[in-house]
Amino acid sequence: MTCPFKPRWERRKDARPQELLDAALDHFVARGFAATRLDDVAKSAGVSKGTLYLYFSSKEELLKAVVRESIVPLIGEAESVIEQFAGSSEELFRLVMRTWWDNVGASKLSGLPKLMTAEAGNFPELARFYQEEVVDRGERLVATMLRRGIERGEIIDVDLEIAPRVLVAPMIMMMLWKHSNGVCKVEEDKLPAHLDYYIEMSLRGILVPKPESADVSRDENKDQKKKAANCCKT
Amino acid sequence: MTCPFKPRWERRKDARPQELLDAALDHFVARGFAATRLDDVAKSAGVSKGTLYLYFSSKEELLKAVVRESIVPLIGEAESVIEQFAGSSEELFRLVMRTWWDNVGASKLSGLPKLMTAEAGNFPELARFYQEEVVDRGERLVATMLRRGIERGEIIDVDLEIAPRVLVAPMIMMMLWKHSNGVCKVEEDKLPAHLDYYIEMSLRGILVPKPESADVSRDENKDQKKKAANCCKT
Amino acid sequence: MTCPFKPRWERRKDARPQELLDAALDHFVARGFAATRLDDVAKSAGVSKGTLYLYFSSKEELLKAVVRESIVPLIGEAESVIEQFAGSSEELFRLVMRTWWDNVGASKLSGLPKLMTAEAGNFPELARFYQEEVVDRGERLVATMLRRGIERGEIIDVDLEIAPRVLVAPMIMMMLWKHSNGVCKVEEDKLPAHLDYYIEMSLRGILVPKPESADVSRDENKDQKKKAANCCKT
Amino acid sequence: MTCPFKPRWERRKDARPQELLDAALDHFVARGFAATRLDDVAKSAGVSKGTLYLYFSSKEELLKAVVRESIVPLIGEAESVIEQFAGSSEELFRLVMRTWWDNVGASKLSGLPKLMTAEAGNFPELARFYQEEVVDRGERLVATMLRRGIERGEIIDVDLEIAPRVLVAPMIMMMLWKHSNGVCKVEEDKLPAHLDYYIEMSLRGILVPKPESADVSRDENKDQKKKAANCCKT
DNA sequence: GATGAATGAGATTTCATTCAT
DNA sequence: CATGAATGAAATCTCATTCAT
Repeated sequence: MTCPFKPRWERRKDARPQELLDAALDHFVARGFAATRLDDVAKSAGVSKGTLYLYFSSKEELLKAVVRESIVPLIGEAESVIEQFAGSSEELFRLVMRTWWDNVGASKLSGLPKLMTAEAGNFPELARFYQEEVVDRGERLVATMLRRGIERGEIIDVDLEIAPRVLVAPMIMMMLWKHSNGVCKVEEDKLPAHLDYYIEMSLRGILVPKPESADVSRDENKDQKKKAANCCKT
Repeated sequence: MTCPFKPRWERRKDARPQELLDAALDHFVARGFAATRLDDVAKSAGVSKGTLYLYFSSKEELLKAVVRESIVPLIGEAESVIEQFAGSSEELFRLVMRTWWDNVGASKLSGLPKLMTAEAGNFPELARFYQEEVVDRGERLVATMLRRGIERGEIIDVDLEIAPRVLVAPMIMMMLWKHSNGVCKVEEDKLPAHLDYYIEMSLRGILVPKPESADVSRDENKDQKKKAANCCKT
Repeated sequence: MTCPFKPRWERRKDARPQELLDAALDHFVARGFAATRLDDVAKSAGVSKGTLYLYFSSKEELLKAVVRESIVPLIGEAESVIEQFAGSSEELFRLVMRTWWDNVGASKLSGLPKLMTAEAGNFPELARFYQEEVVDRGERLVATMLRRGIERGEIIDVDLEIAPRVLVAPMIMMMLWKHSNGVCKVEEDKLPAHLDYYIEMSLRGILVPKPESADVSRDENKDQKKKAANCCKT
Repeated sequence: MTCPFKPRWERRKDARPQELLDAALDHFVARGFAATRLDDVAKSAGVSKGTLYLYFSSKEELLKAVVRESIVPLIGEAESVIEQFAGSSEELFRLVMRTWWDNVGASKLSGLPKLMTAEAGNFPELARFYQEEVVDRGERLVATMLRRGIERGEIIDVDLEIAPRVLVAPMIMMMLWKHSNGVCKVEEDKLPAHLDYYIEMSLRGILVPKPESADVSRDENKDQKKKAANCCKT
């Protein structure tokens, strides 16, 4: 009770207020890590700057928490969609991409790619974490979908390392556009049209052409497989 | 006749600005605007901190100069390629995309998209400039190419506002990958393969399917295969 | 009951600004604006450099606040003295000038004229503010006093624009002397004698000569001389 | 002739260009010592910054030279005027004050008091020099004039230490006004009227009242009043 | 002699972090 | 638990001074 024996409160609350993370994500995405002031984050969350330190031991830890907590719900849903799906690859591709957009692209989580793009160089450890937990899992997910389509004869024989990245690129770009004020400013309400166009164009790029003559189709298919394989050996 | 002792400064005043811009671009791309220390930029350019201020009146002006000076050589070449070209849309698409990659994607200018993505929010005026002088011109360029193909009956009837963005997205992403250490770390030497794949997939997404017999189809197919293989050796 | 260990900061937020302004006035007067280091101001006030910025957003704002806050008590008292006074102009002049000296000249506010003289050129806006709120009001105050005396037939018909300035000049100079170390170094303890002499000489310069006989006039003259001599012994 | 034995030019030119001192005085007076940039001084003088250092080894030395070179012609003339004068004290006082104003107050040398007032605290050595060579000599000069008048029975028996300071104060203030933009902004063309008023008022403050009859005295008084009034219309 | 590009110490200003309350 | 005043390290920016030409 006397002064020198004052109890300190060192514990960190386990239930980190989602409000703090939300506010931090907003500011980090809008201004970048270095240009974000904790004062502003605190104000956005309606708390004092000191309170931030009750939950996060430093600005960097706050960033890590933002990224870690954000991705937990990111990937899981899409993975389970693929496992359970029974229809055609075309339908599956549409479903996965639209679900992803609805869950991620249309939410504030769409700011994550911009954040990681900008800060990867400054936080290698965090970048590695993000790559393993988000990027790699995302690519594997698309690869799984493609492999399933190839095995079912619905998708041409693409390189399963490269194709997912290229296929996913426009989706990522759409998220970047949302958060790059003024750089390729795409109106919010036009993004669904972009999504549609992107999906259809991508499907034309990977689907086995509809069965005019089955034989020809399959031959052509095999050739293409070889071609892609050659390219990838480079 | 000349003094044998090396003078402390041996570079000319007219060489300085570009050296400073080069160093600044490197640091801005690697760390972002706010996290870049002018001390480091100066050191990279082999001058003192104060010297930077002989050429650029503030850190922000340095950033603006970096962006402005970088884009001058960016767009012009591609525009003239399209104007002068006489061949098929397929060949033109390949030529434009490869030229772009060789001139921009493979150079340090490939860092610009990352820089602008990260800093657009903090420098709206600069962002607008970049959009008008780079993004809009780039999109117009691709739209011109598509319109030409549509008129020649070689390219399907795509939306000339949306398609360019989606088509260009993977190219932009490839540049971002180059500079996002650890986020979707694509090995430098695999990028050409990605470029090949991206080009072929995109072509399948926009070209009018060849209405010919299977034989012809196979011939054309073989050609393409060879060409792609060659490209990968680049 | 209270903690026996002294807390690192024991002053309240509401006491701080005035302490900072006091310290700042001292340094600004002693060294001028540009030569004053905020480090030193902070140290004089017993706080860290950063604390200054909690209360004043820049060095210039600090200067403005110093001037603005200093003059509030400057003029008011003298104005009310004049309004309420019922005696002769001679007595009023003595009263006003002595009150002014006691309240301003003898306090640290006496540094203001030096500060404004030195910095007016660099801060035109502040200079205008000072002129309107201090100089003009001061001159009007003296003009009011003179007009009253003229109307009562006690003061000769002086120009009410020029006379106040000339009359007040020695008072201002006395304040400048106090703060101009080494330039016309007048010992602090001699200033009252200067004040006496200044008042009597000024009165001789503006009062209507007593309409008595020449002899009496000379007697009165002698008395005044003695008085001045007495004052100087103060 | 070889590199290590390069002759250096260490000498300082004795004939220090008056242009440099003029430019420096202007800037020092306008902005103060610390806020004056040597770049600007050099530019005003039409030379490069480096050239300044051929003549003055540092900014402080430049200031000292400005002050030292400025005062040489300041005092001498007035001293010789007093020695040679044969007329009344009243005429002498008028002559000295007007000569001083014409030679100093109306020239750019009028900036010196402001400069020294502002910088005395930062350059004690220079301040002492200025006091001894300018202030003290000036006060002695006025004291000599007063003593002469007292001995001739024309001036009342004033304190010869205090009176000169008070008498000279308005003259100094007029110089300060000229260079304190916005603080007691007196229009340049009104200064002669101030000078007239100051001289007449001061004379009334120190002259032995004319030993004539009361009537005559009042007449003379009226004349003086008119004169002052006339002067003010100038 | 004169130049002006270059320097680097030192100033202002910002802001993550601490800690008494 | 929460606060916010205080801190001080580190950044940007300035400018007196130097020196090869």
